[in-house]
Amino acid sequence: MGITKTDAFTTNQNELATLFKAMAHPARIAIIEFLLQNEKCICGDIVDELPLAQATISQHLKELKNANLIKGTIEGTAICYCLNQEVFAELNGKISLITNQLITKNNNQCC
Amino acid sequence: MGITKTDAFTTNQNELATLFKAMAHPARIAIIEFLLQNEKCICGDIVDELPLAQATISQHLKELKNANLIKGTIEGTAICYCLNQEVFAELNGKISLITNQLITKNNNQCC
DNA sequence: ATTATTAATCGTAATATTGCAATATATAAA
DNA sequence: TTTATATATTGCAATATTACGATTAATAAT
Repeated sequence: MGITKTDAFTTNQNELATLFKAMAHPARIAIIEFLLQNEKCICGDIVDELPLAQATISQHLKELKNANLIKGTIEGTAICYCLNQEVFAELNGKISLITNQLITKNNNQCC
Repeated sequence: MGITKTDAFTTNQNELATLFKAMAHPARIAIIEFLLQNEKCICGDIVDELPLAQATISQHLKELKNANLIKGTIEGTAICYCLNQEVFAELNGKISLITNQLITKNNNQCC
């Protein structure tokens, strides 16, 4: 029905899926990479950098902010965005856990 | 338009986004965790394990297979699924790269 | 006070996703 | 051969996502 049966899954499963969903768009990956490359966190420059309308970028930023992957502070008329280290570290930890488990007991490799 | 401007982004950005999208659903996380926990790769047991219809599980498995996150081999009438170590390792590497870059030069932490 | 500038929000169209019942396919067992 | 078992596919309905133009809100500059 286009609606996810959220309550059928664990909190951890839902949270992880939400994080992945937030990163599941090339524009949002591009925004993350842009914020990663720029020492000072630039704001509206993302709009100049990507071939998408301002409204679209704003929407993508909102999704990243909702997922806590980025933070934003107001600087006059502009808004300064940057990546949220903690959440990235957390995500990295969860994927590492899965990957390491997979490599450790590689009896799973039966196909 | 609900359609992603794929050609506006790099191959790497699109590939990474595709991987994330494949994992951006709690049911698919649950399937991954289930395959991780079971030494021998079980097939239709996923249907018994999750509160979703067989058709829905089959669809989720298809998406995971398309993203190369799982492999499947036919065993009589059953199909044996298991996680694809290499792709998980690759994904893990990419996220680690981002996270490490972020931690190394934590001047990004301006918000 | 008026006029830029910057970013968020609203409204809307096009398309994608989720979920399931029903059906199809393909092998195993009888 | 018929029947059971396991999984995939089809066809839909409900909802979500993507994208953008137009507008709004809020601060800065004049």
